[in-house]
Amino acid sequence: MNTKTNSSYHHGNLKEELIIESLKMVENGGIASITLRELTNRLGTSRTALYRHFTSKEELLQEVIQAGFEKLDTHIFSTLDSDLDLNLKLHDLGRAYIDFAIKNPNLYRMIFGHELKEQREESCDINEREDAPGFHKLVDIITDAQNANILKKDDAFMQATVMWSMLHGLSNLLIDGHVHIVDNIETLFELSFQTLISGIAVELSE
Amino acid sequence: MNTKTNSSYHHGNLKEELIIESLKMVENGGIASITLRELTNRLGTSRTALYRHFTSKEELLQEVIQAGFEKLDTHIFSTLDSDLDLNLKLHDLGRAYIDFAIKNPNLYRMIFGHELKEQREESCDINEREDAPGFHKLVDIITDAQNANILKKDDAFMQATVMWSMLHGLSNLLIDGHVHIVDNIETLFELSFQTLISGIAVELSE
DNA sequence: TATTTAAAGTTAACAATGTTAACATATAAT
DNA sequence: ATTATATGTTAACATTGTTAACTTTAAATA
Repeated sequence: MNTKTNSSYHHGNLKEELIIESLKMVENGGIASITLRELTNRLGTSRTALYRHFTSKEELLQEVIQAGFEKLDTHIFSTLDSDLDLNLKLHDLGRAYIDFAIKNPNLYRMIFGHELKEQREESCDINEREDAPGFHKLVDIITDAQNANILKKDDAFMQATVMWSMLHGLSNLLIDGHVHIVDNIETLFELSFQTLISGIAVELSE
Repeated sequence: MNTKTNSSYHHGNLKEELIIESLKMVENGGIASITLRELTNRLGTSRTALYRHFTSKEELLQEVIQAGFEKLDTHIFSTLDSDLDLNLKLHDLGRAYIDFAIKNPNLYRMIFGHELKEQREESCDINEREDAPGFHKLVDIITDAQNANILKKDDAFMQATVMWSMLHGLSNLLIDGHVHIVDNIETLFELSFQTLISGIAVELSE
């Protein structure tokens, strides 16, 4: 039933499994559904065994968030065809981002949520903050596109932020039910993306 | 100290003051800082008096969210100069939106957050969901701009969603510390807005 | 006006949650 | 083989939202 090894006392791999099981719980029921009792019951340990691996629930959840970011990163970039036209590459990247949010709304909310940020706020250097791991990859792609004369030679960092901003906003509106989730998510995304590109692409009239 | 009337037993205005005090508490310390004990202590009543006016904490917070939406609506539209050029009007509207989020991050997070949505999800008709109260006003302005030949005659609803999406995304990235809050918020907003306009404005070359 | 009824508030107790202290057991080191 | 360290358990706490039973004021009615 649980993943506990047969040597009954020591679990062997508790820390990692706590994170994995937490991930499952977030995905199913959202961050609020993670209670230490339910979590440790699932792994067949006592509630307080957790405190040998994390100083608090908070610290566990930070690592879950970390794992969630990695899932997002993998989802976006692993299937990205590197031979693609840079324009299409940006398009597919954006589409993959939205897809991830729609397929994993609870996880998406958790990794970008603010519930656990109060503590981090102070302990984190304000100057290394773009914490979506793929952000710098996005900046790179945009820089490439600038060099290929597809995008305007503006601040690539800013352009990436504008794109991320659009993706993040659309994701949130969709998964939080603020816009109709009719079957025109496609259309909505395409309009958003074309709007973005119109704004940062080189002007055709030249 | 508290706003209780002199007739010691009945408060007189408890329901409304619970909402007002809750608003203050969110703004200061975020939604998690609202505990029924702290809240009712501040008003000088017993904890359970609250249950004569709300069936649960959840229901109270729903009304706080409602009040928060109204504050946002007021902030955005009350100062909007109706004589402005429609392009500038959209610009100022967007700027006011971002300003609200930056000045009231905790409130903004609460009204657009998902923590209290699980229950609402079912009890709410999926077809009347654009719950930012100003959304329809935005659609109207955009429709006007289409008729004035400033914006492309596309689906105004979609264009409004794209704009909102950009504003919502940028707001969230800023208040959750995902992008540097250096002093170039101005620049970032201007680039975002120009990008948006480039995408939905009528093409100049024609 | 006197009495009844309903609204609004209080007190005491509960269950659920994260956390800590004191103790127990298995593995690693000497 | 013994000691030390890492890991796990049990029992108890404080904090939270909530409910039940009771009290007090205001409103309605006779």
